[in-house]
Amino acid sequence: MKLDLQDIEARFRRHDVRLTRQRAAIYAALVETTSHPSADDLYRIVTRQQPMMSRNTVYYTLSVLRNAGLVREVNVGHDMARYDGNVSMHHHLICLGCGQIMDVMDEELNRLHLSSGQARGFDVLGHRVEFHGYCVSCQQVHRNVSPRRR
Amino acid sequence: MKLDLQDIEARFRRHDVRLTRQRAAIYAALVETTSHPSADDLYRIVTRQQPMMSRNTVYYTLSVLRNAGLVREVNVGHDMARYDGNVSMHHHLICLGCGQIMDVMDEELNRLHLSSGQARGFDVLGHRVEFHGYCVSCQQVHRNVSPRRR
DNA sequence: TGCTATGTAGGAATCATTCCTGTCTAGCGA
DNA sequence: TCGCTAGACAGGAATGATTCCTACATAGCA
Repeated sequence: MKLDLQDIEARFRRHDVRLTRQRAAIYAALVETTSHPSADDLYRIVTRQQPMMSRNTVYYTLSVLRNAGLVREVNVGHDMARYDGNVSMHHHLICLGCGQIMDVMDEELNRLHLSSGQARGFDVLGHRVEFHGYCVSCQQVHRNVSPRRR
Repeated sequence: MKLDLQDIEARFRRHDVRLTRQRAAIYAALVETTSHPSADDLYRIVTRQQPMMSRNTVYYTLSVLRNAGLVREVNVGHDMARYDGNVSMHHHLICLGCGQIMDVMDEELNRLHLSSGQARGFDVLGHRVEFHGYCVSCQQVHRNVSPRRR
């Protein structure tokens, strides 16, 4: 999704996040892609326009945006953290071959819940579903190539 | 679940894993607990009986057992990896306060699947469901105490 | 029992992430 | 519009879980 600066400013204001050039660039890059980039991917994208930006700023900004609820962290195995600019409830479909992550929007999955017996008194706030498999282009080779570690 | 050496030997043989003192101890510790310990937790448990065991051996053994399908890795956010000796299909309920992980066995959750439209040609091999919330003892304090990072 | 492929221990290396510190700036109030 | 100050940024150092390297030890077959 393409965002202009007005949109970003409005969202930041709504979530009480101070607007800076760096933050706007990082957030815009994240919302404009569906590829669930890592902090380092974002660093590489954003330094194309702002070569002075520090890798620390990317990490710090991502933690600010995450705490503000503007961004979500996605973890696949123990690979580096990846980020998602889509914070509406959704789930993920992950390729064990190339690591790509696709969004899954499905009302039924959103409605899953635990029986009270299973919940053991937990106050359950949310859930996530991950599907694992091989994408079309990895299917031909996945018997020959070992999956990514973890 | 309590395992004796015979059981372990049989399982290792079935999965083509060479039996050593170190491996038996690590695997036994993992199967006997329901707490989903980290590599370091296991190192601490196992060195009580075998003080010479190296942390590397724990990591290497866990990777051998994981590849053999005797052990499963559980990742919660970006905390250190945790391990599960229960490899039957099940899901997890995770406390955002103290980090404890409870097993959830539920046939309905096991049967989830994607519509072919959502699957985008993926060859889907499995899925995982994670529920997040606060356990009974963390519920009293969870408005005062900030959740563990991520 | 001896041989050899494989496992183990210990130490060094890796690398994503976090911490520290001095400088800079967004955005409020005057 | 200007000055102030809390909060943000950059750069470098530190951290810490995990992996790599290598020499020695051992499981388990012949």
